[in-house]
Amino acid sequence: MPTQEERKAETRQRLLDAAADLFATKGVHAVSVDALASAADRTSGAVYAHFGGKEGVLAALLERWSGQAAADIAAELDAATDVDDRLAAVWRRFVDGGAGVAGPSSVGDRGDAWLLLEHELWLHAARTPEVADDLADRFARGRAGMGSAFAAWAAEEAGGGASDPPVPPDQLAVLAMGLLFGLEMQRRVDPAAVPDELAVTGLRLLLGLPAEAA
Amino acid sequence: MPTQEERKAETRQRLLDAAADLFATKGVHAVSVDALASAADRTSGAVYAHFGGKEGVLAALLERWSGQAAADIAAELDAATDVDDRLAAVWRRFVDGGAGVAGPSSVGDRGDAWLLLEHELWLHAARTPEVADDLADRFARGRAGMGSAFAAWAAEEAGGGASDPPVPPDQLAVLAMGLLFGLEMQRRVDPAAVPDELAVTGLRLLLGLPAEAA
DNA sequence: GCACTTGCATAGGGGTTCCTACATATCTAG
DNA sequence: CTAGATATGTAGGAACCCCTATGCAAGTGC
Repeated sequence: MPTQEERKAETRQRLLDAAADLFATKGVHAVSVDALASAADRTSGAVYAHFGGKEGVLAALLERWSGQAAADIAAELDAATDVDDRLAAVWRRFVDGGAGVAGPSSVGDRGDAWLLLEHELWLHAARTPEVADDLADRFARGRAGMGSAFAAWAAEEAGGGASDPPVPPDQLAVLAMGLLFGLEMQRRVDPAAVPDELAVTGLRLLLGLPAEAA
Repeated sequence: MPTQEERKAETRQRLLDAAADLFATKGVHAVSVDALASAADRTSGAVYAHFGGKEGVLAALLERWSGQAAADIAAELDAATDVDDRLAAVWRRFVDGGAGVAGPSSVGDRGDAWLLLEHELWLHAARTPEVADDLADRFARGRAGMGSAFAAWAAEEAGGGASDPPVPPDQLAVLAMGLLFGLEMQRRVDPAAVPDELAVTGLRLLLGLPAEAA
C-alpha cells in the first residue's frame, strides 16, 4: 500500500523516463501525449495532471538533467590519470552518451540518444527565449565543471614543467565544449570522418599541447 | 504570357523560399503543408504536385543548398588577407548566416535562420539513414572547401617561415567545422559566453598558432 | 482553331492530436 | 468506518493535418 505521495512520485518518474526515451529516439514532435502516457503505463490524464502538457514534460526533463551532465563530465575528468586518457574519456562520454539519461530503472538500449534530445532542446531553446535561459544555465554548468577540472590539472602539471594553457580555463571550457558538440555532429552522420584520435588531437591543440603525445 | 516551364519554375522557387523561411523560423514540424503553400501564394495541391509532400520539400531544400555553403566559405577564406581576418570572416559567416539562403529574391530579414535549419536537418538525418548520407555529403563538401583553403594558405605561408599546421588540412577542416558548429550552439543561447575573439582564438589554436596574434 | 497536355486550385475523407469534463479508484483523517 | 481529498482513468469534442480525387484554366502541337 504505497502512500499517495509515493504513487505520485512513481508516475512522475515513469512519465519522465518514457519521455526521455521516446523524445530522444523519435523526436519530440513525433511523440503524442497519448503515446507518451501509454509508454509509461499511464494515460493522458496523468500527463496533464502532472505537467499540463507536452511542453511541461519537456521543461521537467530539462530540469531533471541540469547539472547531472556537468557532474558526470567533471567526474570523468578526475577519474583517468593520463592527459590523453582524460581527453579520450571526455570524448567517449559525448559519443556514448551520459549515464542515467533514461533514468535509473529503465536504461534505454541506446544510451547515445541523449545527444539527440540535447539538440532537440537546443533547437527549441533557440526559438523560445525563456527556454534559452534555462539551456544557457545548463551549458554554463557544464563549462564550469570542465573549467575547474582544467584549472585543477593545469596547476597539477605546472609542477611537472608542462606549459601553461594558452587561454584561461573558463574560456578553454567554451572551446572544448564547442569542439565536442561539433565533432559529434559530424560523427553522427559520418563516423569515419571523425576518428577518436582526431577528437583527442583537437582537444590537445586547444590545450596548447602538441598534436601528438610525446 | 509566361511559358509553362516558367510558371512551374516560379512556383517551385516560391515554395522553396517559403519553406526555407518557415522551416527555419518555426521548425519543420510546426509548419503544415497548407501553411507552407499559402505562404508561397499557392495551395497544397502545388506542393504535392512538385515535391510529393513535406519530406520532398525538405530534400529539395537540402539539394538546393548543397555545395553553396561550401563555395561560400571557400570564397570567404580567399577574400581576406590577414590570417585573423580570414578566421574572423569564417566565424562571422557562421554567426550571420550564409548568403542566398532564403533565395535570391526574397531574402529573409533574419539571415541567421539557416543554422537552425541546418540543425533541424541534422536531427532529421541522425534518425533517418538515407538522409544521413545526403548530409554527410554536405558536410564533406564543406570540409573540402575549408581543407583546400587551409592547404593553400599553409603553402603560401610556408615561404614566410610560419610553422606547419599541426595536422593535415582535411583533418584540420573537421576540427574547424566542429569548433564552429559547437561555438555557435553556445552563442545562440548565451551570446556573452562566446565573444568573437574567443572563436578566432580557438581557430588559431587548431592551426597551431599562438593564442594571440603577435 | 481544336484537341491535348500540364500546372495548379478546390473540396473533402480519414486519421490523429490536444485538451477538458467527468468518473473511478485509492489514500487519508478523524 | 466514514467522509473527504487526491491521483489517475475514461470518453469525447473540436481542431488540425495529410493526402487524394477531381475540376479548371492556361499553355502547346498540329
